[in-house]
Amino acid sequence: MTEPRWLDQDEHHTWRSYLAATRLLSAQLDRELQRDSGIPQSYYEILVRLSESPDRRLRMSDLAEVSDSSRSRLSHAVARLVANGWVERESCPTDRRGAFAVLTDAGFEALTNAAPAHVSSVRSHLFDRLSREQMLQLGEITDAIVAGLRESSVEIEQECTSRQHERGVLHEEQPPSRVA
Amino acid sequence: MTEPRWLDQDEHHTWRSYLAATRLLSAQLDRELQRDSGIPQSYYEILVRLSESPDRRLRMSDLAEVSDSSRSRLSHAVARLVANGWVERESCPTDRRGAFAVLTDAGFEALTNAAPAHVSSVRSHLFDRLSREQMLQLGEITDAIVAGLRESSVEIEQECTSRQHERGVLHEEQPPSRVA
DNA sequence: CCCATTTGGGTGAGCGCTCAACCTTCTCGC
DNA sequence: GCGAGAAGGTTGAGCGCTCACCCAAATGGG
Repeated sequence: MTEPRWLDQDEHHTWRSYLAATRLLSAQLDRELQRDSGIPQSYYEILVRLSESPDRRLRMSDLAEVSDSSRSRLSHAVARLVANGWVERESCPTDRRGAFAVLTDAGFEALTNAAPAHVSSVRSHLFDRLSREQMLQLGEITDAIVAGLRESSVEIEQECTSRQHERGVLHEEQPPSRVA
Repeated sequence: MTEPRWLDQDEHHTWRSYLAATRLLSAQLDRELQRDSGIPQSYYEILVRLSESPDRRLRMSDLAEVSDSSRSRLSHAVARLVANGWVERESCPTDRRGAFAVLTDAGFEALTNAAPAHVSSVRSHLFDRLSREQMLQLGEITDAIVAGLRESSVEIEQECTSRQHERGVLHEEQPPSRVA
């Protein structure tokens, strides 16, 4: 690889600022979530995704996919959630290799309790800092980034019919009680 | 805490997209950096910051600050970099509590070798996906986020005179050979 | 049918981060 | 100058992630 195009001054500024913003924001939200609810952000998204699914249950691989997680990471994470009493494993009758993760009532309650403070954190550290227009611009920018990255990893994707995500699920920042 | 303002539909979309984009991008850059150069991203920034500093040296606490890192994290990280031969510790003559981290020639070379591929990664996964205008918008957005977050943690900051950062250092995405 | 391959999922080692404690050296009011 | 507190830095425990590997069940071509 010979000399690539280096970043110009504006690109450099944006890049450094992006790095700082993403790290500081993630760290701050994580701290507040941990402080207010004792839930690490890594657990939080898994709980959210389960809460949005029919019967609060999802196959392990589907859960891994919607949460942009490796199977391994998910497996470890679910093990911890099970130990916490927030999730249960259930075996799949039609495919004996398969496993479901199921959100328990305790897990749902933990999520319900955690959500308001978390939304406030997101609002105060992110959206309150941006104009409406910037918020919309940010969405378009991150959409473009995501599209590019998913494209690169669509080498192996082969439309497995068991996948049923991308079906307009409700989301994390609405009260879980409306999600069940 | 009673019901906060939940996110509206656009905010929700932006937030989910932001989460996906930042995680996927970070993971992808990390993988490529690791694959091409064997350097974890966490080491990379420390090496960059040192390479930009006069005499390639920085007090531990200054280094922690410019890299948005806790002292503890930095201490562990520098220990690993020292074990790798990329950094050396030096004690401070004027303050016997103090320590410098100094980039070695081997560290500088590792950085020089890693930089081109890393810049290409950043370009292909981020800037190539955005229009010039979006790139500039992103910079303004992340600036606003950073400003908000730093503000919250400026409780304790008391203009320590030893701090001399924010002085327009050169940066990571220029060839390190111009940085020394 | 049967065996090779693929797929769903779990495991363990190793690394890096956080958090809380800790030691040492400075600083500063008195 | 001295004692209390602050500042610089390190350490260790514990957790979560990645990576490579493993096993069992399903699939599919011959």
